[in-house]
Amino acid sequence: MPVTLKDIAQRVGYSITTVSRALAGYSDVAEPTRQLILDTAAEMGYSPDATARHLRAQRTDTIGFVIPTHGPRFSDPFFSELLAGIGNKAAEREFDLLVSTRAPGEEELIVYRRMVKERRVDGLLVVRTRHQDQRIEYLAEQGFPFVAFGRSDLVGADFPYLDVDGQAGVRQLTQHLIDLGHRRIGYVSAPLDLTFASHRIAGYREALDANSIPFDAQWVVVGQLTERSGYEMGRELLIQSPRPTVIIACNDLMALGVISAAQSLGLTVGRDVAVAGFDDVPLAEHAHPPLTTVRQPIYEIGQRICDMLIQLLQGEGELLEKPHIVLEPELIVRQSCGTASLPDRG
Amino acid sequence: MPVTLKDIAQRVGYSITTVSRALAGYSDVAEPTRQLILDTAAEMGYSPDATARHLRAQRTDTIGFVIPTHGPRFSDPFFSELLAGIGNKAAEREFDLLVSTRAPGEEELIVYRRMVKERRVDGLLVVRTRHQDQRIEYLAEQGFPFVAFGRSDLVGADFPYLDVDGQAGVRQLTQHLIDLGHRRIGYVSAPLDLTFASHRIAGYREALDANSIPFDAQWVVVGQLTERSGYEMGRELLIQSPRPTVIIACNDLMALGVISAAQSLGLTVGRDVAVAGFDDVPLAEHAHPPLTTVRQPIYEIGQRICDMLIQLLQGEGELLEKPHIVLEPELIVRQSCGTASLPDRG
DNA sequence: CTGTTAGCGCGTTCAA
DNA sequence: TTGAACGCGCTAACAG
Repeated sequence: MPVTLKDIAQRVGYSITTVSRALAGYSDVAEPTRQLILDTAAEMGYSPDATARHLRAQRTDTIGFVIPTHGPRFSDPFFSELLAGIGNKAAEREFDLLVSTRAPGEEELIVYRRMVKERRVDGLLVVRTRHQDQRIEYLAEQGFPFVAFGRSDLVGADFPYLDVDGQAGVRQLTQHLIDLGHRRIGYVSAPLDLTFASHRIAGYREALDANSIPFDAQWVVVGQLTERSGYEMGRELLIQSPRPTVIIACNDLMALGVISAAQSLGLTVGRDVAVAGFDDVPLAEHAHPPLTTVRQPIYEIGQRICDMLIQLLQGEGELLEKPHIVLEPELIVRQSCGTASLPDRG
Repeated sequence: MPVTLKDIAQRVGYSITTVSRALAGYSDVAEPTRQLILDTAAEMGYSPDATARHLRAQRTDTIGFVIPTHGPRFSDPFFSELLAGIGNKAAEREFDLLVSTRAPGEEELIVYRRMVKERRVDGLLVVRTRHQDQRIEYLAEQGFPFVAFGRSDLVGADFPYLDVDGQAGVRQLTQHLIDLGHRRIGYVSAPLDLTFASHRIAGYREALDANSIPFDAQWVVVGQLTERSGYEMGRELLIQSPRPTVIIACNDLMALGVISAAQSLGLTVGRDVAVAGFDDVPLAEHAHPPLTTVRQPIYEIGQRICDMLIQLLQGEGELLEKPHIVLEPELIVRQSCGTASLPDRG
């Protein structure tokens, strides 16, 4: 049986209140009394019951995070790293983290509603924002505290978010490839309901325009952000004739799939065809060849959105300015887009 | 403001008790009364407060899971998939999941103690068990419900676990390599305090013994389970002369690092040197070349340990037999250990 | 300095 | 069929 304030009170012969105050460090407890209580509590191994505190305080000191998973074999290093950032920051700020894993869709929304309505958490982290994002719409209309990783385009919804400027990132990357002489540039997009998909593809088009390269829908396909999907989409692009001289994938995981597809077609990546990704997950550096990509500081992002949410929560009134943070990503050039001779350049 | 039983009671003019019972579906509420209450509750958007229920029920309906992370850039697809399995099963059984991310060590133990002593969760999932595992020792001595993924060797501690027979898995894998003609077999172990490290290396030795191949400590190094570590350790093994004709890594992530090391040394994997891993994460199939590995059903394992824990919790008395489940892994042969001619075989 | 009272929201006696 | 009273464990306002 766990030991409660009552147990200590009985043992030392003071009231529950006094014990509570002594333990809380109030100054209005006689020194000897305090010592007795502290010693006894330590001896009995007392720890306050979290649930009781939560009820009393009308706070759970817990934040919620619903990880969007796709299928049972879900495994994205991006989310491992994001979770580590969130989890470590939460611990540092003495918050607990309630995690749920759901595929996007109707069921996902039920999870959000439950966490909100049952007051299971004090605030929520929303990631991988979508156009007309129902989660954000719901949270905003409920006035429930949340911070998003990614923007969204809901009318009348102004909410705190942190995002990475994917448009600039992909523009820079595409320009880099154009500078290397590429003209037939394949592009594997993310599902188009994701806001970052639009931003990134806009960066791609922007770079094409700036160099008077006509946009050709034939070079653009949509993948599901998994390596398998990257493999399939990469293959689809590469069996065309003429084939692209480079393929940009919307995330590193798909880029790895594209590399795999290229190799299965007997092409040498970095020589016969170039491949680039986005994220710079740890694996990118150790891919074969090492992957040219656009780096976003995933771990730090996790930390920051978590910190933003906790600030929001602790600002009591949410009168703080809604922060809109947009980070600039960084182009990382590696061998997968080697400058070695490429067929049909220029 | 959230709506409570009291709000509904006031509105309908019945007592809190009656409202509570109507909502809980008790049979001793007059039908018209019940209807009124149900309708009003729905209209007012009532949901019971989770915290209050927890306090009342002396249960949190929450399970805890501390993910062992290593460094900020932690990103292991293994844990993504395990987490998905755990999370989905928990949701299915209507349990919440409290996640913490900690590096192994002193701080980690504090997290466990906190969850237990403050009654933050009803039970815990322990993964990546270690020799003389302090977490298990603590939980066992506290009589706190938990299920481990992996065995451990504590005197007098009999606890429920699920494990994969890594010894058999690596034995089979090693035998397969020996059958292919390999004799100089490098081995990148996991840190030796992990129980699975011992099991797997035992399988390696067993296969050597069975084929009268002398064990040579020069072929065995210890890595940290990351791709970076695999790279470093792989390099260390490969610059020896003569070098191993194949390297077994204790997990797929390190195997990818080894492949990277081999390629950086100008070796072609599958021809100049073979590489094998363990886990069969989704990336393994799309590695270059695709990775020969030992498959453990990670997602399913997540589901099962979660289910075991919930069973334990709901069995009220824990008089159930402590289950000790050991799954047999499956050898997956791919091209990274291609049968193409290898130098110095036999 | 210390104790009494009160209440967070819920569910479960027990009595009417 | 309904309601009053109680308590889960904790903290805070208010006496004295």
